[in-house]
Amino acid sequence: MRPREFNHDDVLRIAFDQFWRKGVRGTSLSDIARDAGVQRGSLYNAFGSKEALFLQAYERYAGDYLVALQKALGAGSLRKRLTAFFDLTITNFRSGSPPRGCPTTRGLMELGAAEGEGLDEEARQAFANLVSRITALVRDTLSAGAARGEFSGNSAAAALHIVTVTRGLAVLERAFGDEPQLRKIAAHTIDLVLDKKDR
Amino acid sequence: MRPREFNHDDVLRIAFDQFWRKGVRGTSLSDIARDAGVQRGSLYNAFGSKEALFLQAYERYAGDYLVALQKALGAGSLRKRLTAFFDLTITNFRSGSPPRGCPTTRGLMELGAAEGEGLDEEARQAFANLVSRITALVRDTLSAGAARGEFSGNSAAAALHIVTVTRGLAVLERAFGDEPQLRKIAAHTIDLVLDKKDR
DNA sequence: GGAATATTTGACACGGTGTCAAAAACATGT
DNA sequence: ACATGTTTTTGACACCGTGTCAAATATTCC
Repeated sequence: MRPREFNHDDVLRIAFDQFWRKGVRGTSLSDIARDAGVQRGSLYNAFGSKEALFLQAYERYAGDYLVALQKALGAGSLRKRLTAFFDLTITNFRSGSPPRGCPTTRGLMELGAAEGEGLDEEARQAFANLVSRITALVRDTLSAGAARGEFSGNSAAAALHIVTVTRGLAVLERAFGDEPQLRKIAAHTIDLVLDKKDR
Repeated sequence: MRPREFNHDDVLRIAFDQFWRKGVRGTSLSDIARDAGVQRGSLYNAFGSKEALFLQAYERYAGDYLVALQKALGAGSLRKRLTAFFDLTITNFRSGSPPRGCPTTRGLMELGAAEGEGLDEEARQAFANLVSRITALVRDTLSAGAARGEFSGNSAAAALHIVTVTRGLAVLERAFGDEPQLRKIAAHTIDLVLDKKDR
């Protein structure tokens, strides 16, 4: 066998970076190939299609992201955990390599991918999967908080609410790019869920 | 002058329909031209570019949508108004012409449009504009409700929260397509904002 | 060294965007 | 009625991106 002349993971990282910055439909395999110093055909040979390449890059990202969220949700009072959760979520919207005005939010990249006819059912499912897993993390955190008397209410409903807000924040970030306001909304959400009186 | 052989508004409606169903990047001007019985070149002559055509179609939609929202927010108790608001929002995700499995949610179409490098700054702004106007409508409704003693709290913050949730719902709809769950989240949000005790 | 195997490479077909000049259709003034 | 000017239509073109394919290439194993 002839060995690969490029590193599989390197390409995934480079590809994700491009997808993130320019959107899935906005980046061509030629772009990625150029950046990675690889021939375009090699990418097709190794990954099959742009869609498949995106899916692999996305899975990689989702895994890292979930680990980070788990860590954020794992220490301190319930309020601190939720605050850390929102912080990480909002930071993640823009964190990464490119400092330039990058138009695509990480948290919504999947939507750019899932625009085609229905071929990208897998992308939709991968995204749904990540949302489900995040929701489960938040739900467990709320349940644990409830057991310690820091929360009274429906953990499942509240978790879904919180995750919905984070997705909404991603959309607003995309539209306004106003991070301070996002943090206000996040704080307000925490207050609502934790039943703070002076809201 | 030679007169147009097609109706400007008809084309806008047909174009919006296609953009909605297949996403902005997923529909070609050839598709729209075929559907409208117009030559592709004529569209370029009349609108300039796909982006410009989308913007016009979107503005048209946004106007109609705002009117409908205003109506939904204008009658009954504050709870009824907010319920009608969420109902309309969720219904709008899928309402329209095509009954087939249409992958793109109306509420997020703009994101598909705003994926490019930065050329589509106008699309981003049009979307931000709609969000702002919706937020203002909700804020005013909450303020009016507060004046009647149906709500106590920060109207601006609550309105932003509510609109954030609707954007999040649009994302979830896209990912799961589970409408009953969306309605549950909406009801939960209303309860949170209106400070219902048994949540 | 030779065979088997996987990767690389370049060419190709196809479709979408956007541009352009020539042809066509109408309104107007004479 | 006819010529003129203006705008739309039409078809051709260049360019770029996706995806496929066969030939060339590099490596491992026997």
